[in-house]
Amino acid sequence: MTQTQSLIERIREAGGKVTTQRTAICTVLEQSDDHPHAEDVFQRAKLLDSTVSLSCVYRNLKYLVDQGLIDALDLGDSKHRYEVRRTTPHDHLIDLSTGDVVEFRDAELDALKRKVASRYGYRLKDHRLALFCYPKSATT
Amino acid sequence: MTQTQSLIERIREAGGKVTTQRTAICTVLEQSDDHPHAEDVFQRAKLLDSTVSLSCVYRNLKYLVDQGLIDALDLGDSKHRYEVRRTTPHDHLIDLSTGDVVEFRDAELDALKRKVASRYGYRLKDHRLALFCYPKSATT
DNA sequence: TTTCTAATTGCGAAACCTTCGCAATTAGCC
DNA sequence: GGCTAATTGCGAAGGTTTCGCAATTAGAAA
Repeated sequence: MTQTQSLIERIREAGGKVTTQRTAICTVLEQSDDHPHAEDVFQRAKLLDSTVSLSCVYRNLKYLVDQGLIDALDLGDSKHRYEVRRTTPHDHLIDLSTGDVVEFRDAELDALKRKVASRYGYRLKDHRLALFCYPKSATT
Repeated sequence: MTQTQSLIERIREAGGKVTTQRTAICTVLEQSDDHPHAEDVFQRAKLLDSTVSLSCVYRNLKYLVDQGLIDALDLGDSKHRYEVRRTTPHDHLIDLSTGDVVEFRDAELDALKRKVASRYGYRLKDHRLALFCYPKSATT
C-alpha cells in the first residue's frame, strides 16, 4: 500500500496487461503536468516507444478514464485534455492571455457546490469548474 | 428599448440580414429551453422552414454566439449545446439519472469565483460550472 | 520452457461534429 | 426595378475520436 502508486502498478493490480505501449503512455501522463491532449500524449509516447500508435493512445486514454485513473478535461477547445487523477480534486483557471492552466482548490467553493446541489434536491457526484480569466494587470 | 427584445429584432438593429432561415433558427432557440445542440436546432427549424440546411444552422449558431446573443455550452457530451443569453448568467446542474439540466444561480458562488480568481492574480472574464448530481433519494 | 488464450496492438477506414469553398440566391438600400 | 454585399445550399473537407480485423503479445497454466 504505497502512498503514491504508479499508474502501471495500479493497472497490474487491477489485472490489466502491462504492455510497452501502455507503459510509455502512462509514463508520459505521469511526467506531464500541462494537461496534454491525445496528440500530445502520442508525440511524447513515441519518444519512449516508437511502436506506439495514435489509436493505441486513444484506447489507453479511454481505458484509464474508465478505470478512474485519469480524468478527461474540457477546457474550452475542442480536444479532450488529460491529467492523472489525484486524491484531491481541483478546478482549473485558464489564463486567456497565454492559454496557461492554473490548478486550484478552494474548500469554501467545494462546500458551496454541494450546498447548491442540495438546495435543489441533489447530491453532488462530480463537477467541472473552469474559470476563464485575464491577469489583473491586463487591459483587456 | 423593449424589455425583452427578440433575437431577430436585435439582429436587425445590429444591421444583420433577416432571412427566413435565420428567423426560423432564432424562433427555435427562443422556444427551446432544453439546451438543444446543432442537430436539434436543425430538425426543429426545418419544421418552420423546410429550406434550412444544417450548415446554415451551424453558421447562424456561430453568428449568434459571436454577436453575444446566445451561449454555447459544454455539458459533458461532445456536442455544443446552445441557449439564448439572458441578462442573468447562471450555471448548470445535470441530473445523472435522467439527463435533465437544471439551471441555477447563486450569488455567493459567483462572488467566490471572482474571489478565487483574484487570489491567483486574475480577473474573472467568464466561467463554466457544471454540477453532475444524483437525486438525494437515489441510491447510486 | 512451452503452450494457450484473451487482451492488446497497428493499420486503415469510418464515424462524428463542425467548418469551408463556391456558385446561386436574396435582403436591404438606392 | 436594380445593385451589392450578406447569406444560403450543397458537397467536400477538416479535425478529433472510434471501430473492425487480423496480427501480436502478456500473463497464466502446464
